[in-house]
Amino acid sequence: MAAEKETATEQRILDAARSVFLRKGMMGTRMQEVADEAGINKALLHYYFRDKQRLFEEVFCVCGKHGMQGVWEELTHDRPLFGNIRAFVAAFHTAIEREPLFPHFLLSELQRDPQHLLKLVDLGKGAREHFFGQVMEAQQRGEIIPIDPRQLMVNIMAWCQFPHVAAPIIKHVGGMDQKTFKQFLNERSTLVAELIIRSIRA
Amino acid sequence: MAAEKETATEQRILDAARSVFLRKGMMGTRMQEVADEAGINKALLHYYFRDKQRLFEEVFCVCGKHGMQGVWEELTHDRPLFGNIRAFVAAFHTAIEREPLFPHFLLSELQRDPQHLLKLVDLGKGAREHFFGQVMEAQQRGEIIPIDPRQLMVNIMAWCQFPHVAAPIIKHVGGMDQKTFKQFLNERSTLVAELIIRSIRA
DNA sequence: GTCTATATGTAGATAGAC
DNA sequence: GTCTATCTACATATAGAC
Repeated sequence: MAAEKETATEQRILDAARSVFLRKGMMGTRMQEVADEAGINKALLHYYFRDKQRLFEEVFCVCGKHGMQGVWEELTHDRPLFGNIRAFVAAFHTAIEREPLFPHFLLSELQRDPQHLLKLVDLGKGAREHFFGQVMEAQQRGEIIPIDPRQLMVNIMAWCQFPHVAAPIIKHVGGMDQKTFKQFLNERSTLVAELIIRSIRA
Repeated sequence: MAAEKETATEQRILDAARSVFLRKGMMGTRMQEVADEAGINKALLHYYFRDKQRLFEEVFCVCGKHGMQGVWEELTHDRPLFGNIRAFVAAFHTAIEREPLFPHFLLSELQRDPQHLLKLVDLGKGAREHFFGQVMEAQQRGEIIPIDPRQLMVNIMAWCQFPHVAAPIIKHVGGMDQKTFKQFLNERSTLVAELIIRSIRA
């Protein structure tokens, strides 16, 4: 059926576009390369998505929502603070496993066009506010040291994201192949939460 | 004198190129924009630096060496481990103050052409090995918990670099203007070292 | 050394056949 | 819906005058 084929092609384009955009960024991506990877030609790209910008935004929105959905949520549960931190870090790790290049991509595009990114970031607003509240409470109960909740948030995000952003450097410096590096990241998924907690526990 | 004028122009080009390359990356940079910012025209760019690639590499090498020089060194001193960590974090903070966009730039270009970057990274090889040795010793003396030194190194780098890479997000989420953000970073310059130490102290 | 003008290549986008 | 061929715009790079 025509409808099925249409959808199939559109999907192939989106997959190819995601792959190339994530690796090369908006400016580095050539429509020809997307077409090649999708197994079609350039004209068809413009038939489905009017121009490069729209294709980019399509990929970006889908990818962004898909990426962090369910991760921020982990911070909003009615669990003790430390439990929420552990769950968040674990969920982050799982989410990034599905799309390892996304952190790098997101930060690369951040300089070029901050607007889109910041909209995406707002999705986690409620979760962060809940988290900040929990941190303040834990502080007042004397469970953790006095600390600006924003600093703590940055610390958590940094440890979760940075290893993926700097992956090639880490592999090079540590002399790791892909398999060893994956293991290194797996170790981190529990290590990070425990060290974060050690760093703030009163 | 001709020699002086020549040098001045070359310097103006390099300054302009650094500014644009750091903000837009290799692919996003237009030679026209570099020329405009240097107050000359495109042809002169090619007169001084044969092509875009060479101009880029010139900027990149100078900027890279200038950027991290003296920072890695802090890890090699004959101080206790914790002292080295504190000094390293502080030096890192100072270095990045001089070139705030460099972390973002470096990580953006990492995907496009890993080769140049990895050469730059090797400059810190000796320092890292010394640091790894110190970590092992501290572990054997029971001063710190058992931890893969590479994980610790990644943790330190992550906390130092990530805030600059994600600066626009942090400002947006935290509702900070430039001044407030700078203050936020200043707080980190001591906070980071102390929390790193807390996270591993036995 | 610095400029204007131009050549060359390539990327994004469209027209039109099938 | 998919293709080939083409247009247009622009970026890098060069030629040549001053």
